[in-house]
Amino acid sequence: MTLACETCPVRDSAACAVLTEEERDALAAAGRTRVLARGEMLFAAGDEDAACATLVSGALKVSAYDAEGNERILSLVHPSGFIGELFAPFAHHDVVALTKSTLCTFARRDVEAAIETYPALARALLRRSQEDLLASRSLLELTAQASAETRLAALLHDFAAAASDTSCHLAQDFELPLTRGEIANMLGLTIETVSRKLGEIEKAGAIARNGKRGIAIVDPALLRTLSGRC
Amino acid sequence: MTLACETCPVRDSAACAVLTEEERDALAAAGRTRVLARGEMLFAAGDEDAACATLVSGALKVSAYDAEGNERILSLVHPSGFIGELFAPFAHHDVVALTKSTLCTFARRDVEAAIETYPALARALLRRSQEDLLASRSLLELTAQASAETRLAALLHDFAAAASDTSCHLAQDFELPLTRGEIANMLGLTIETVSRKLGEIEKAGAIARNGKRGIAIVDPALLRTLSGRC
DNA sequence: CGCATACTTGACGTCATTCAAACCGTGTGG
DNA sequence: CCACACGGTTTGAATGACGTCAAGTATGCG
Repeated sequence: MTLACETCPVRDSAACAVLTEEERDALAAAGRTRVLARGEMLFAAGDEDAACATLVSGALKVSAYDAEGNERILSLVHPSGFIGELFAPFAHHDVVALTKSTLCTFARRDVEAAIETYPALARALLRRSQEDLLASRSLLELTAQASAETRLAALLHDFAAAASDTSCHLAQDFELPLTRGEIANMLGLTIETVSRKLGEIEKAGAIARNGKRGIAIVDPALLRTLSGRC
Repeated sequence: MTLACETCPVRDSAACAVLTEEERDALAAAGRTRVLARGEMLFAAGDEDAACATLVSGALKVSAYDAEGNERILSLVHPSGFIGELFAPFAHHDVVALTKSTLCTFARRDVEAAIETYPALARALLRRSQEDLLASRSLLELTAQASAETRLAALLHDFAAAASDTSCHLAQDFELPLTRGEIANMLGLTIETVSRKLGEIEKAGAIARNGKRGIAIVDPALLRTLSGRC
């Protein structure tokens, strides 16, 4: 299946947005659209010819596993995000779909060729990479020495901000993209602790829960206080 | 002070190594050498015109502070490493010298111009950025749900590997580049816990301590076991 | 010598984990 | 339609690891 860039929802925000129409069409000729179901894997740690991809819709997780086989989620990927380690001989982490997702995939050699041909693409990917680095470091800050409640409140705050259209405002209510276990794996906690602290944050009056995944922000200021951010 | 690229110890490994001699000299004309003493700051979080820099010798730390003012070390920078957030309007983190360090600094606009002029430089910085991302994620793995002893053993293992010339072998003995407090800030622990666990790892026979900073690897296999890496 | 800074060590308290059991929504088969 | 099983979730009680507080020991520098 070839790519229909004209109708692509992330046409203006993905890395390829920096290309001219002709350049973009040339790149698209090398790419393929792919749809992943929830839980389906894009590639696994150790794969030698891991594809590169731009996420068009849905959500992905990037995760590693420790010696005992416990999953650790290192990053979430949202639409217009780019996936792919260009200079490593093999993939370092697993990439799995959290929900049904559509991607634009490319062979790594094609992307490597493209960044040689189109310098603007290299700069766009550099920008994305630096943003990923900031996101990774902010997760690192989160899981530092903060209490379980603080970590969870901060994560909820981030999700609310991500679910909102305007980046500085919080969404009124939204659906958690992750299971309790996945939240625990992101924050370095256990499922039970996440469940308990969610209950406490609700009892404190900062949020309300709607079913298993639904969250409504009741008191944004309180949530912000709990999250320990000024 | 202008730059003497000819005698630069990281001439072949830093990002500028991808440039031709003429290109490099042109870039060098815009740069300045700077020496930082231990504890001196390159720039602070929030600075609007934070410089960019390549580290020539010494070591830097990148750190953030939480609401209570506790430092959290997010990354260490070694010689030939590049510092600088090219696309952000201001710096997100503090950068401070851990030891006396020499750097090649550039105004951000000069680096931005250079990556437009020299596509190879953009690709080199992309590569570095992806490596930084991997390093950040590996620190994230480390501070996940592992015990204090495991985290500390893994950090010692990494330092031993970094102090060695061949990347896959461990240095016999080396000096810790960080104080106890800085180690604690990297691992999300307290000074006291670091001190205690260091004692236990020594008692277990994996390492020996020489003064405050000196570490000798006695039993690499045991250290590896303690660090929870296969 | 005296002070400052870094580190070590001990006693105690707290918070998250662990283990265990119950709960709930959903889909399956009788 | 109901019984049942199953995955995800909630809740409870007990344990234990790390943090906190506090004292004490080096090491270095003016």
